[in-house]
Amino acid sequence: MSDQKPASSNPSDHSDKSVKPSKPKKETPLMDKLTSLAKRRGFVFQSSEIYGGLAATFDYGPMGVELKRNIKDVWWDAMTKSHDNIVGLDAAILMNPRVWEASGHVAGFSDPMIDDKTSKFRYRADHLIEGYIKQLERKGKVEEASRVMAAFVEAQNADDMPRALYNLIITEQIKSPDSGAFDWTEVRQFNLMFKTSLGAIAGEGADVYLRPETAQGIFVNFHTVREASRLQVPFGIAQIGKAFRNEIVKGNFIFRMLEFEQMEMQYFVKPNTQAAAFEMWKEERMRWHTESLGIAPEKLSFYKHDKLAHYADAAFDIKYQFPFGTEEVEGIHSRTDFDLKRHQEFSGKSMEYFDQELKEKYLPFVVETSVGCDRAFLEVLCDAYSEAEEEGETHVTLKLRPRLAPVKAAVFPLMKKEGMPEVGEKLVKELQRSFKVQYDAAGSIGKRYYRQDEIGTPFCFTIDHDTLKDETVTVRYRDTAAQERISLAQVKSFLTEKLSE
RNA sequence: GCGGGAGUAACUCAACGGUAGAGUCACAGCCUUCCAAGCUGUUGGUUGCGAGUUCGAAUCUCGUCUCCCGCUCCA
Repeated sequence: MSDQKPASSNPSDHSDKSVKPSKPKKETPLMDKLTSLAKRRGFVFQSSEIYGGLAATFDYGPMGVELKRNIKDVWWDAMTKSHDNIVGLDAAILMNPRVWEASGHVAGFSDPMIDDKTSKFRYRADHLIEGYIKQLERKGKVEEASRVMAAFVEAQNADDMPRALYNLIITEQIKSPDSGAFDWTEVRQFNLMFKTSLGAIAGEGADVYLRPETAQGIFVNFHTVREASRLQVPFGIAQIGKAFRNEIVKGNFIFRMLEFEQMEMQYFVKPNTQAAAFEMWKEERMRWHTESLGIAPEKLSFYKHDKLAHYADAAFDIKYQFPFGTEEVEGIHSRTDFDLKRHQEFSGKSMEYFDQELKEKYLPFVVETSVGCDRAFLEVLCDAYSEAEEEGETHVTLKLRPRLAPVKAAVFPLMKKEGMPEVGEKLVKELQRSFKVQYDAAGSIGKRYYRQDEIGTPFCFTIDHDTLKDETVTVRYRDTAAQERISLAQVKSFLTEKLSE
């Protein structure tokens, strides 16, 4: 199993992960290869590359959209088809700004940062002070600690919060945990929400935000969806959509992007039943990664959050062992009734649910499952990538589950003569009604197989001399290169069968 | 934002003060045919951008933009 340690393994260490852990860090050629393949074969491109690109922003190419769509379909089916009490939603990206006040994002989604000019390490100013207070407590300086704590609370509520935090750090002479230096920059505010303005006239519009998570679109629609779908607790609302975060630190290809897609499901349950629902979803979601995405189980692990977000009473991540480290792809969070309660408070509208059986009203509790679609994409790509050395050449194969493969099958005429192309084209026409297939007659047959291997096409059908005589074709399996003969008439049912596995 | 590294063809790289090249890929044709064979041809680069030095800059200097890695924390 993974021996990766949680990022902050030492709770008494207030510097958190600001202290460089001695993790085995070196250049990951695998990521370079993946990035290169992704570009070459049309999975993922750097956004607006001809202008030099834009950090942490990517476009999905012809193969990429197919793969991503398949991942989304698999998720959507697992949620809305396999559960008759889960329904879908597609909420707008822009919402009334009050939503984000209620959700806590306006207040809590901006971080005051400060840099140690000596060590070049960056800290969250509030974490720095909290750590200092804990340190005082450990030393038994209780009075001192509570005095600083009072000043800290005051600073956090100050109009110019960054300035107040800075002043506190300076007056208390808080030193850098890593270098011990007292050499700070100003405290600067990093707002993680993208802001835009409503109204076409410059300067006159109201500020609105690009949503930093899709969840709120679900919460504000709690009643409308429930009533329209005649659902009773427990039930869930599933949604796939874009979210935006002004990340300070971006990177690792499509792992952390400014604009990303979430696949979220919020499951509403009776209060005090959330623990059982949480366990159920935790298991089900892990199974989705191994069974629906076909990810190697040994590369996946749970990570339990000890430090919980303001809204949660339990939280687990599903992590995948990426080439650059074991990182989160999905979060399963027990969000309590925080969100509904807040929306009730801020909107003045009741968010309560009337339980017909119990004859009582309550605010449902929520268990959230939230997968990063792009992260799932990367997870699938990393897991599928394999290469073999063949006479000095590297033969790359994406061993994707057939259900996920962008192209399901390719059809080749063995030669461009004797009517083989015509037979092949006819087969393609027929298959295209049900499957994404490609026809390829260019280059040697081996070259064509390899081209398909690189994009993960699970099956190739070849028209050869025998086809012209007995109406059979060869089917070649991607992962083994094994071949068998089936009749032309069977090709479609062969694919149907293989794709349902 | 701070520190470090890097920008030459779609990809991988060369040219290191004297007219920007190679391989791969792609496309067309010939030939061959079941695992990247061969031959011929074609497309494709104002060397990230802008200044400066110089008779002459991909190359030296400065500025600028962007990307990558690390630092905050997340999906």
